[in-house]
Amino acid sequence: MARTPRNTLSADLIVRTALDLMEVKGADAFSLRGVAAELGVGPMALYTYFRNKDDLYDAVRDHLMGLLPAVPDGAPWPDQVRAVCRSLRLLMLQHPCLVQLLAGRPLSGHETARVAEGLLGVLLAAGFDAETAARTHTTLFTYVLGSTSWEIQMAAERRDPEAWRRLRASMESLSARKFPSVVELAPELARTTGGDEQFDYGLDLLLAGLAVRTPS
Amino acid sequence: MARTPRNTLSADLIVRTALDLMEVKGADAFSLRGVAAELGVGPMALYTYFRNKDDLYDAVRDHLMGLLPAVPDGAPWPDQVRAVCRSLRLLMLQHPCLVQLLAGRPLSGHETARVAEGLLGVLLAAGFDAETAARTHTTLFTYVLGSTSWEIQMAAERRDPEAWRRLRASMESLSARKFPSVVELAPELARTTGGDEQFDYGLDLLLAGLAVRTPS
DNA sequence: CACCGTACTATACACTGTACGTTAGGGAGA
DNA sequence: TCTCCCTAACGTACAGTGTATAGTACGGTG
Repeated sequence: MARTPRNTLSADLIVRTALDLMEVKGADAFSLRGVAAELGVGPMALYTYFRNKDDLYDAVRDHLMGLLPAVPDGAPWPDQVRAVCRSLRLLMLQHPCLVQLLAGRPLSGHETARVAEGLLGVLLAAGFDAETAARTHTTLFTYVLGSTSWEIQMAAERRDPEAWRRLRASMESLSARKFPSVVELAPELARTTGGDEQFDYGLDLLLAGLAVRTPS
Repeated sequence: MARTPRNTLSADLIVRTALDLMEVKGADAFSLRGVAAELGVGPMALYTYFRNKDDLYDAVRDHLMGLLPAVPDGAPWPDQVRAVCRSLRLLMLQHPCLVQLLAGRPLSGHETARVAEGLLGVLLAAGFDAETAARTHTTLFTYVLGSTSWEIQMAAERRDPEAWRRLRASMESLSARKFPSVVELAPELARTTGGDEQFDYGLDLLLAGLAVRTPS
């Protein structure tokens, strides 16, 4: 039997291969057997490096989080907050599979702690007290997550012609009597689903609300 | 062969059975064969009423959306907005499987249009222009979705003792040198993950930001 | 050189969604 | 009342999935 020579695998190699597969097939369609085949290895070989599939998910997520840039220093804190939020959003756009990775599992891992550290540091330096900083961090994080997830998933739907046709059809079939506002605002709703402007609109609302309670 | 008598099934019965199963097992662990077995029927019987699994997911989601109460009228618009957001959040808390149902698929169906109609109607009546109303609707919706999804999933993690232990361990192991803010704010972060207060904090930020651009 | 731990393989199991072809029950028309 | 057809439900089958378990050969260490 032409056995694979030893030590050709590594956790890092597996993570990168898994990531490549997720990028083309989507994180949900990704399979352990797929990455094993890609590496020319039996499915069970992966279990030497990862406890199970979820463990591999966590590793890939942490790997992606490691790509986030550091917080720019020397800028006013609202700009810093904006930068952190935007770079997380950008990362999600570049790696759509991150949506599923972040949605299904909780935060853990050093890389994830690193992004939390950046945002919390900015908020503390701005003079917010501990509780407000923590609350604001959670709010911003969940906003970026929810907003960008939504955008990415809608974009995916738009690419699938069959699904897109059905969505349009169900929109058109809405009675203008029963749903006057939805029907009237249909074009605006379509236009405001995603995009930098939409993201910044919500982010600005949050920052404007935060400005009211700015310390000092 | 003791065949199931005809016409005992219906789309509605299947949806309710599927929902029951999702509530106890989670929407991801739910299986078509499971609901078929529950109904004393072969797996393929369901395909008479639903095209595939996703189609059933959509039906269950729309069924849940139908449980949302109407917008209370006669209140100031910020209170109305708060009410809509809170009732969506409440519905998600009561039916955690709704998180996966909303995350995986786009909005469609009449019941979903109904909730959009409610919120949009309030915003238009408040005097916002079409674009602002649409943008605000999207922002509020994605905030509620992201924030509540996060909360529910964290709560689920907390219930699983093994996962919870590992999460605590990875928190404790963080170097206070490299992650001073995270370590220092750990108790606050744990406390502000979820709960009505945290939800309202973010919602109030958004509404405060919105108040700045209130018309008239 | 012998040994042992470990990195990998092989086999197997219990599942999943669903395509395909078949069968039987109930309602409609003669 | 008999007949026919439509369709709801059936059974079988297939290509997958994650992973438990047991076995095997290689590399480094004594």
